[in-house]
Amino acid sequence: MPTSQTSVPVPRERGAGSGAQRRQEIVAAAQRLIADKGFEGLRVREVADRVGINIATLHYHFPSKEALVAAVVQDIVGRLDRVPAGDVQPPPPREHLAGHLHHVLDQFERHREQFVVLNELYNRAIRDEALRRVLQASDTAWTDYLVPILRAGRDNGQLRADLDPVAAATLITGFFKSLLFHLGLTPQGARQAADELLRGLDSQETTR
Amino acid sequence: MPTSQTSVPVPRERGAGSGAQRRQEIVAAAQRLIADKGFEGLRVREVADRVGINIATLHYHFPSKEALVAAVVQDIVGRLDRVPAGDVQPPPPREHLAGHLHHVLDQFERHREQFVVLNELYNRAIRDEALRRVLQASDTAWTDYLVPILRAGRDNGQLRADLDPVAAATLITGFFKSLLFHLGLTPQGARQAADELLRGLDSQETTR
Amino acid sequence: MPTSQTSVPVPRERGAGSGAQRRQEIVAAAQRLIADKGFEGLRVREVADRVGINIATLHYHFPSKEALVAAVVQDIVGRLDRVPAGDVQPPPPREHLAGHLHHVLDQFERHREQFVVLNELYNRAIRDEALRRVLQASDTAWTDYLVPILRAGRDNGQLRADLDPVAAATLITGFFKSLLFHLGLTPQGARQAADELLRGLDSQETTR
Amino acid sequence: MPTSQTSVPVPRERGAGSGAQRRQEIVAAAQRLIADKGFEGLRVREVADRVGINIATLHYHFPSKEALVAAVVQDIVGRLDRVPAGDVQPPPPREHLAGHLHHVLDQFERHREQFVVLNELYNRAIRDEALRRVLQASDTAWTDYLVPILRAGRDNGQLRADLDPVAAATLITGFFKSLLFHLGLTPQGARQAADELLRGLDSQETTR
DNA sequence: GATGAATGAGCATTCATTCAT
DNA sequence: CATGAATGAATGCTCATTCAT
Repeated sequence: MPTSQTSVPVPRERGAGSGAQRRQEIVAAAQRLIADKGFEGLRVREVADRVGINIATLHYHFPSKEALVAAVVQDIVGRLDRVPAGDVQPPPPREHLAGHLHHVLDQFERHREQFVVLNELYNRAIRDEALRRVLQASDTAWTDYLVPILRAGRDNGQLRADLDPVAAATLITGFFKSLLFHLGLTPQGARQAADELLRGLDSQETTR
Repeated sequence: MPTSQTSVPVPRERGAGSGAQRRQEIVAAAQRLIADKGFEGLRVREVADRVGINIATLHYHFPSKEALVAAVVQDIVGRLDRVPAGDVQPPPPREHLAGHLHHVLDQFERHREQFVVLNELYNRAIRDEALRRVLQASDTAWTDYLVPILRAGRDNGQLRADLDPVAAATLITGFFKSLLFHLGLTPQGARQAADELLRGLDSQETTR
Repeated sequence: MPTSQTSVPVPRERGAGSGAQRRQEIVAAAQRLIADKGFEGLRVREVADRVGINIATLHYHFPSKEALVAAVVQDIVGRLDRVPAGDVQPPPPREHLAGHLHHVLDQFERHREQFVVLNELYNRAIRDEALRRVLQASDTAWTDYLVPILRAGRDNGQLRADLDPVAAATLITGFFKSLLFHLGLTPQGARQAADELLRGLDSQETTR
Repeated sequence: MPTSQTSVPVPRERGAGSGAQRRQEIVAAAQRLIADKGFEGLRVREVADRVGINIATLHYHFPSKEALVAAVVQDIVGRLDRVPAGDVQPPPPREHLAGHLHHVLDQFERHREQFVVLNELYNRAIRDEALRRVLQASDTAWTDYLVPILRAGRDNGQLRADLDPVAAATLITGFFKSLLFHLGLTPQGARQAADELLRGLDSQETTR
């Protein structure tokens, strides 16, 4: 799930754009457009318009729409995989988990747009073999991050003794994946659901 | 979520088609096409082809693509709302819940196609105001079905005393909504996640 | 080489066109355009304009430019193959040959446009495998028509005793194929060359 | 028709290229590309790629595609006109003619690529006024080379007494111009046709 | 001389929709 | 009810050319 937020400085002096920079601008515009209108509504012409360049210029940087979409995917997934790796002293499992849930929920509120694009990606992956592989890899990484924490929590008594770490990881990731499909869900409602999810993992004695 | 499976008998005498019947054929073909290629890949011409009629004929029955999509939505949502209403003697809350979860999971395996269409619908609803309202109503009905059961379970001691019924309902519906987004999930994995979800709702004493 | 001239009556009542008729109109317009600007200058939009229809309508009749070109090829080659088959009493070889040469030359003057298209076809065939096969078949038919006449002429003493019928057929067909490449050739010059070609085939005693 | 083969030594020190040299490289690449894909398939970008330079650089040397094509034409035609001028002691007309035919046929087999380009040129000349003038001049020079030989042959009795030198020249040049349009012609077949052409010019007594 | 980036004008093709029959 | 034929408005993409560096 989206974590870091490379706030590209975009100098954009009229007429130029250092190439890699332009590419980034285009990818960003494409992402915004996908967030606005879905993959279905993605038009290279409109991406170009939003960047303020000619379609031919866009095609100079991305030879095809497919290539542009690939770059968008790479960008999104790349951001996803930058998981909070470097915590010097990881907190105890339950707190670690709670922290992760609230962190992602926080991201969701702050960068909803990116979750919308991600949602589009997952939806597409149902039919798109290649995309499926990419996202599956990302999912695996996410699960691999969660399972050890869950297992540790179960083993140190913070979480339920009968906890199935893999199944629980599925519930957690699924919770986030479903967020946008709860059409009337408020931020507060989401938080309450996350808490309920956490309580469901707790060993009863621990929490109350 | 899809429940009943009205296997329309389709008499379909060649050349005829009672009008309403034709409409149904078209809607069914459209659903199949959406399941195959997503909303993005829905082409009225292809729907017509699959039904074996001319595009103009399709447009006679549905004046616009929008009207056809509306009919598809109505059909899907109509099927959804036919919740197991008539249970003469509802089972105890926990069993009721377990039954519901396994029933829906069963439907998912048997009629995956319909869940795919529903998924498309939810995805679309993120941007489509009108569709959002329709699905939100359906969601509300679903939640209204679950919450009393959860509350009863909590109150009779089968479920956790600190259970938040609405939050738990969100988790349950979210679990199903996320199913297709677990790209490598096996039927078994889904079942294990459902069981884990149930265990999370149980009061610890009850189950073990 | 082009022989018959189906002068399509073109009823063309505004708004309609019997389908096969429209197709023929389009093919004819495409041929005219190719004659005017070469294959290089063939634009489906312009073909549509010349017929007086929308581009989409053209694409309704011919799904792709390639399909249209194929129809043009078929049309031209079809006309080519309609060789003067039914001559009840074929004239003596030398006269037969002279008749054929003058007939084709006559066609060339009268329907230069078609020869231009044919020339484009041959030029294209140098690189286009499929087209090459089609034209090669047509050429073979032409050669198969000429060789027996040449052989008969040689055997009855009208033509040179050392005549190589196949080589001579190559010269004859080549003469016609090169017509458009003689950039300043007058009709009279062409006729004189044809006569020179015939004299070259004659046994010396016969002609003088 | 192509005769000499100035194998340009191309010193080509990397980074350098005396300007005229670069131009020549570009022209050569363009010719190869035309031979490969026809005028229709000529893309300045691809020419630049083949030379290993930027399109903008190509446009520095040739301000427009038209200018590049003009240079190609000049190059090809220039090579054409370098007719075997300096033969100290020309052979007798019939042998001279035979020598020329076999020489060109030899060139055709060895440098087919150049004939392909030339063919493209002739094809284009049908519609391109300016090109037509250039090629017509070249043709005239060729005819002016052949006619005196043919006349001398007729007058010295080697060739037919009723030979029309201009018409015969047309046949000879046309034979070469048509070579590529004989789609299945083998080198041997071409040679046999050339011999047949020569026999047609011979006075009967001379040869046999 | 050379290059990366940009552009205007086009091009084949697609698609929902319409209409006379 | 049904159809063949037609259309306007896109849509992704190409290509020769230009220009600041």
